[in-house]
Amino acid sequence: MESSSSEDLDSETLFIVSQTFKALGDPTRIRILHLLFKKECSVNAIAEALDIRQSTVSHQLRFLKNLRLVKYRREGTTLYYSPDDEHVMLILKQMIDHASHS
Amino acid sequence: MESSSSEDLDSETLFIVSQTFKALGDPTRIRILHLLFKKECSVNAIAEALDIRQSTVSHQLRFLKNLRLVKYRREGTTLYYSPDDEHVMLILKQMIDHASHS
DNA sequence: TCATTATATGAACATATTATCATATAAGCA
DNA sequence: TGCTTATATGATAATATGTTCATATAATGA
Repeated sequence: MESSSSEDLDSETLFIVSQTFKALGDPTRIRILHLLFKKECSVNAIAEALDIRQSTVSHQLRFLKNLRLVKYRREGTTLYYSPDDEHVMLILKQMIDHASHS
Repeated sequence: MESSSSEDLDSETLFIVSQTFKALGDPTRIRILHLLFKKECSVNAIAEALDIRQSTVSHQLRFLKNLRLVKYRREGTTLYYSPDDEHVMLILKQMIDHASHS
């Protein structure tokens, strides 16, 4: 059974891990994901809730989408975004709890 | 009981979380931490094991030290570094396992 | 003290990242 | 078709980041 601590990291795993953590390493993206914990949101709803520009939200959602951390469904012209990686979301929750306890 | 998913993020927590994930969002730092999983290492040992410059290792260790992710003990002129945040190390392991399964 | 070994530091450079503005695209409806 | 709303995209500028070189510091032992 492979274990994360007993073997060398192959370069592909290293790349995915660093990219994913990088995605979580920005306050704006964390706020977006944290908002999506509660409910799916449209792009404009996110922008309004977090008081950031629509284009900023759209750019960051594309970033998160590329890493398959979020997905969306369309309803007319509106796109509703939601989390798409339960495990990474769980990791984010853990870190938030860890940090808020320190 | 506070929960990471049901309340707003205060700015201090947001800062800590993003900084910590940023620390994990670099391949070199991940490799260093992954090496330290197995055993404490001197700066030079890390540099040799990973084939990177001593000064690079030292800079990254300072980064990790500032976030209290690593600590060290001195033995003569040699500093042995080791992990200093079990929870964050656990999160790193989870992500590595998650990524290597995908 | 002087030389040696191990580590840390500062400056510089190249590259990456982030937010913003302006504009484009896409869907729905009159 | 033309208008409106929602979202995406491209270019740009400011800032942040990561590595390297050169050098400084710190501990040890002859």
